[in-house]
Amino acid sequence: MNSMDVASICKALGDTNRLEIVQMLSDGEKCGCKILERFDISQPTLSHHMKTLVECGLVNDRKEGKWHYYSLNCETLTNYKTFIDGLIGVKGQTDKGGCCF
Amino acid sequence: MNSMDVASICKALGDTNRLEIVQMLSDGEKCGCKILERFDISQPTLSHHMKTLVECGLVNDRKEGKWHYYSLNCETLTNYKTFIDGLIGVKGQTDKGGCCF
DNA sequence: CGTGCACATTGACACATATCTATGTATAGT
DNA sequence: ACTATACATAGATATGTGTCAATGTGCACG
Repeated sequence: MNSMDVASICKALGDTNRLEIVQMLSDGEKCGCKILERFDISQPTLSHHMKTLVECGLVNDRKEGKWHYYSLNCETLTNYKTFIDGLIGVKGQTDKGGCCF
Repeated sequence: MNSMDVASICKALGDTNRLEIVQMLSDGEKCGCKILERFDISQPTLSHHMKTLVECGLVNDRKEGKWHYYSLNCETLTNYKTFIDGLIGVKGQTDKGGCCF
């Protein structure tokens, strides 16, 4: 997972509505209309958010009849978590000394 | 750590320049001028990005003489990671059935 | 075949943001 | 005191983004 992918995931999670959608999906697969009920946004706005979440790979979209079922893409989330892990504790954070020696 | 905090962190990491700065800092504390050398942006732009990173709690700012030393805030990162962990594997992701029953 | 539902697409608009130049401020060294 | 360096602030601008109303599309059902 490269920096571009991570940035696009972060950008997707950077909107509070989308973050709450992801939290809602962590509870299990949901269809669009059910998600819409819980938010104070219009249907086109939700559609736009879901597109963003699907395009960055965070969310899976499964179509069944006229419904769209959305679920978290655990593989992407796990890869993302691994990336964040890599940022922590690589080295002591207080070297001090001159200007970055 | 509430959704607003997480969203602000995600928004900060959603810019590729800032993400690379964070990656750079994961290697250890750095001063602003040293960070600036590695990016093709102006000094005011870097100043703006660092302000964003400090304000969301991802980065610490330590002033020493005329230099500013930046380092990752591991506590924030750890809390953030915990939040992401919470999104994964809470429940089976394929309930199916009717419309979200 | 027509109607209703779930969802997407299309403009339009307000607002946020990334970036720059120009300038200001603080600190260190001569 | 003058100069150089590190960083911040202000103002301007172009681009991105979240949102909506209006409309289009695909599917199911009577």
